[in-house]
Amino acid sequence: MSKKPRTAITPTREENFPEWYQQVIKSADMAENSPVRGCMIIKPYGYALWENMQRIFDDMIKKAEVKNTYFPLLIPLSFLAKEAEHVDGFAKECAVVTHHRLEADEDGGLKPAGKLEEPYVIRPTSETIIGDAMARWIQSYRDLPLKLNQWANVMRWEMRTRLFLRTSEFLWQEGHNAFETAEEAREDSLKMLEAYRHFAEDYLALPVITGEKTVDERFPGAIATYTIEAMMQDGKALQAGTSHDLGQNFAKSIGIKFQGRDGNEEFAHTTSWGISTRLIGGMIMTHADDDGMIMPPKVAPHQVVILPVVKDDPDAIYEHCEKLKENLEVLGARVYLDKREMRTPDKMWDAVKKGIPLRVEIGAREMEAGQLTHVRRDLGRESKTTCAAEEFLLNVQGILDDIQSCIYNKAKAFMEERITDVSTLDDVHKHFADGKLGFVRIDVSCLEEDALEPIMKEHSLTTRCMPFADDGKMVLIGKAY
RNA sequence: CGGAGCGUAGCGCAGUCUGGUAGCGCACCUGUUUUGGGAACAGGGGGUCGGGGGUUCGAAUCCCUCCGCUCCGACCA
Repeated sequence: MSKKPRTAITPTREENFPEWYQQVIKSADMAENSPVRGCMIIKPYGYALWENMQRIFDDMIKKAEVKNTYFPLLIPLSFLAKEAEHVDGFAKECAVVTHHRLEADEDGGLKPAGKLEEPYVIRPTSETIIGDAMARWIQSYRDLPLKLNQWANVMRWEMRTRLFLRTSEFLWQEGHNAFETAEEAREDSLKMLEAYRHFAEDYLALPVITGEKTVDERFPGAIATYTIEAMMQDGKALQAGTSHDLGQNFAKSIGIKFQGRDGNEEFAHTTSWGISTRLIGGMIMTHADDDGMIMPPKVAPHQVVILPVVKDDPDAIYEHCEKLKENLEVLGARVYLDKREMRTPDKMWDAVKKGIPLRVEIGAREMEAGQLTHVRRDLGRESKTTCAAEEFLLNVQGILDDIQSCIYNKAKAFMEERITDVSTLDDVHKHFADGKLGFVRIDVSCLEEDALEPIMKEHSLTTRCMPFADDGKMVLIGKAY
């Protein structure tokens, strides 16, 4: 009887983390691979999650007086070429549109025709085309600040892709702000990073470390890149959001000029900032367990699933559950009443794998007694509670809040336990050579040492960030996605 | 883009070495009995074996060539 308990996901995290990750997505029915290489199909349940994330973050940036816009998918090649570092950074991963027509070929197929005079690239990011518009829209300091955002898809031709974490096409928001002074731009990039921290920690329950990227990890063309770094359950880092202080680099190369208060012509100071569908991958690798996804209540597509335990007379139970659903919705909860013609255990496991935070079960006995049974996804069977329906309605919001903070605290403890302070490069080497997980924290001066590079290479490490908490005196090093 | 593995029913796989009628488990459909925790029995549907080309009387199987996926590296949100 040494048989281990059956898990809903095989393999388990311990057995094979990357494969487990794929299976969680498949089992939760969030996304799948598409016929197009490296591009995913986000399925309804996964997209509902993204929509919740979008809505919340969109509200946040509107409060910061950012206006939404939409810019073209295609960017003239010459635009991208304007900022030298930017080209270097993105050239290798650009998809290029060279033709605008198809015509029949000799074999009865189709071939591209109508060669374009100037090719377009499919946007890998939009600094250049938005900058071009800003250059026309901004004349005087009175036009500043100008804060624009777009929710869009971008394409980066990736060598190796993984659903949500790294796909050739992905969805994101990209914010692009322009300011009169360097100080305002710097403050803005920090402010948007703080918005990301707030969003990640307080809505997605993802504990993050805020900090500045080292020079070699900077966005191409930026003078500073700030990041929120999260730690996955395998101890690897995930860059979960970034904001960039672009200084005057883009303004100078694109020509974003304005007449200043003293009448002289000046270049604007710009920032850009983005978060993407990658955050979904981050939530999976942070919260999910060997039974599948665990959704943070604040963004969960369904916060509560109601499972009617049907015997002889389904109609009576269904009607009873419909009423409960309405009562919960009045309280603001997102509720799914599962009336599918399936066996109850199958529905239960489906809810488990989808990570619905709270499961409610109602059978004939409970209906008679005005009771219900509820189970928390994060705590499992142990948390099974039977109580009066009225009592549940009073408590439901509190339970959801508790799930939200429990999964956050669990992830935070996990991360903190796996950040190790070390004092020498030799310690760094030993840490990872011993197969230990997580990040090491070491004095930034180590970045100057020649001995660093071989160690980083040997263990495939990268610098994650110089945490604000350490005033930029320390640097975190770890493996990363 | 280098190295390794893989592609056969919706999913997971066997069959490939040694060419000879397309298989298994789960899922699905029908029926019966079940139902507070991944049901049982019976019957049934579903595949140009990733695409193209070649060798052969005959190819999932051998050869060539594309395409895709996974893992490890390099690159990156």
